Amino acid sequence: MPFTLATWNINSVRLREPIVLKLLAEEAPDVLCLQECKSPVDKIPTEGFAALGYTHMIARGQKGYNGVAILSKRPITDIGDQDFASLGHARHIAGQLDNGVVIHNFYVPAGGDVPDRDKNEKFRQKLDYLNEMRDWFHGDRPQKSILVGDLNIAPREDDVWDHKKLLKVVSHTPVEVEQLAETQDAGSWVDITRQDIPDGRLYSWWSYRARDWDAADKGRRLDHIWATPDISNAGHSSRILRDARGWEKPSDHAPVFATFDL
DNA sequence: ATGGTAGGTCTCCTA
Repeated sequence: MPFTLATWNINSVRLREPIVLKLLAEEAPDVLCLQECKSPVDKIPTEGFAALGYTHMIARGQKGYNGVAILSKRPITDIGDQDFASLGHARHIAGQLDNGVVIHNFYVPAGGDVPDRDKNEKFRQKLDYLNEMRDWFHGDRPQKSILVGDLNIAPREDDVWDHKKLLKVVSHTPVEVEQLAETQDAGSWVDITRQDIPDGRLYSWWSYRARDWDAADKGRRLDHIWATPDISNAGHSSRILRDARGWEKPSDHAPVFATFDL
């Protein structure tokens, strides 16, 4: 049975409960992976989600920062989390659907402003986090798995509004792009979004700081859906719901979708 | 070269 999955950095699930409900009501993905919930798990407002059929949730949370959750219409089993780079942050959760598919939901550290691991601890932590992701997937090769989330890296030239201008901007530096590629290779992950939409500019994030985000369109593709090769051919119908960036009290990220015939 | 906006929360940190 095909299922549709979406990933969305929500930037406070409590403040943006109304637009989460809007997305669930209008788009009805089977599974919605959220990042930056900025909430302890017991304070996530689950009642409205359940009323729309999302009766299953697995999550990790902390006060004020980070936080990841998976809402599902179908049963999903919590199969644990990883604390890469030993940050003590709620940045990962894994679940297994009733069809056996494993879903990894990640919120990779943003990395601060200065792209220098010696001068910026946050950048070092981001690279360490990706290193440990790579080593983990290399040691325990994933199968029948999907990896989604805000990876905070836009790897391709057409994943950013201006490749040359962003070469020294955290999220598009060569060292980050290389680290992301190593992580992807370690799990033999296939970029489903780019498998479906191989050509042209594609963004999932637009800064709050732009005067007119839509007209300026200075976006980056920071949010990703990957799958292992044994199920990558089942993936299709990828899209980014740009409209959501213009909703009332929006997140600075738009949701990314893919459907899997499994 | 700079500062622009947003959310959470203990007055500034993070994105």
